[in-house]
Amino acid sequence: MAKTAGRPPRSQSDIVEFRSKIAKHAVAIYRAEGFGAVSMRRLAKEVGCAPMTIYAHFEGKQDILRYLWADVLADMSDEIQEILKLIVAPDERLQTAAQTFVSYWIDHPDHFRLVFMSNDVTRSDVSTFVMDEETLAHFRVFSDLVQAVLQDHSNLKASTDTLISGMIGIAFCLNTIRDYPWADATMMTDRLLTSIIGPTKSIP
Amino acid sequence: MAKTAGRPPRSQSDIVEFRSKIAKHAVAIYRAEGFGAVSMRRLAKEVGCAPMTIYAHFEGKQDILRYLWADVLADMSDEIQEILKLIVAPDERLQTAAQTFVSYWIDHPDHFRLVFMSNDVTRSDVSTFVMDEETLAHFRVFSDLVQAVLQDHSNLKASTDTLISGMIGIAFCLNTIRDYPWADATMMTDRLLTSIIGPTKSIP
DNA sequence: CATTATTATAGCACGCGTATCAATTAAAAG
DNA sequence: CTTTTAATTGATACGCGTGCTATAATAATG
Repeated sequence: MAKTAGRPPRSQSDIVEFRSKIAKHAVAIYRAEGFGAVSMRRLAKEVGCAPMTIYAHFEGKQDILRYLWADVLADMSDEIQEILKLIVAPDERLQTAAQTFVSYWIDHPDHFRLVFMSNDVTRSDVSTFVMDEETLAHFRVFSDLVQAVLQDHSNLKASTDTLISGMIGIAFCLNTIRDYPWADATMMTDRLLTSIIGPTKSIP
Repeated sequence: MAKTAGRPPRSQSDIVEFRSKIAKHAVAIYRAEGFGAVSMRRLAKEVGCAPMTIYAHFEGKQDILRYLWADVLADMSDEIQEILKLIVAPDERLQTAAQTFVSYWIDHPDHFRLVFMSNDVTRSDVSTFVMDEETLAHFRVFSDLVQAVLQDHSNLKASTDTLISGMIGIAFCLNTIRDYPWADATMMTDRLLTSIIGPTKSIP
């Protein structure tokens, strides 16, 4: 079983290196000039390769944007963790985390758009998201927080998922449907929590 | 105060006529070939005018898509009204309407994308939606249904808005974040309703 | 008729995501 | 060295949303 002649395929490390180089520049552009500035042609110029070379390493733009999501999601997660340090009561922890989550996306509409709405219109697939382990972890936080509050663990998953999709829904609506006079986000989040942990008194 | 010379501005009826002509063709293209096929150039060809002429009558593509929303929203509303005919109990009416609403968007991902996710990426504004009276009415249905169930009307708005954004959130998440193993949509909707009308037994 | 105000058009431009394809370069084996 | 294979490049292309400009068509007034 001798090796075949000719140039060998890209080594695994080369692939990783190139991908992370692209990712690094993508994040830099996004941070400096926002979502609209991140384009394949621009990225290629920045990195110093032909636009089509990128397609040898990524499936498409969507595939690159995932690296930006990671960046944003980590930022959001940090914000939540930071606040949770100060709180011990399980129900207060859940409430605070939820409020912080919702606030984050309302305070950073560009981040929200990037993570949740950067679907490519030309593709027929609506699906935006591909969950890797790291991304999943950011959402599992809520599973843990809900678990700490719920006495009945039988429908932990349903509760958690309702909470997550509900929070995203609130952020989504306030971001995209601006004409509608939505109720206060904090109130809505509070009300949403009711379906999980029962009536609460809001945190001052 | 004599009229000035020269060709008079478009009459109001001319404007309306042209707009609805564009809208008609847009709906036709969308119905026949889906979201991706609706483009300004295509639309112009279909209607028989220069692409840029459309911009004299519409602010941009977004402005045209509103007519498609109206079409889809009416369809969804009809589906809800149809089912509600058979139900009298207020709480059951609310539950059924909510489940139908969520199901509609999950069963029609293309419609969901059109209505809720057709933002133009090049524009920096995330906002997609402009609510006209007609569109608002489709959402007010839920306000009425909630009102019929709630004894305490003091936080009717918060409850309704939480429900609406929650339902949209469920539809949104199931449509766009496909990798995540979401709980059953019916269960989540049920749980969401809990925050509004308290614990319910699900409808068989 | 001519004048004039308005709309409509064609043509070009920019940048976008993405695809194709021939030509070139790089790295290994013989 | 040459040969072989893979990676990269450049050019070109399509269609997209949208803007600009110069020109033509239109419909009223005087």
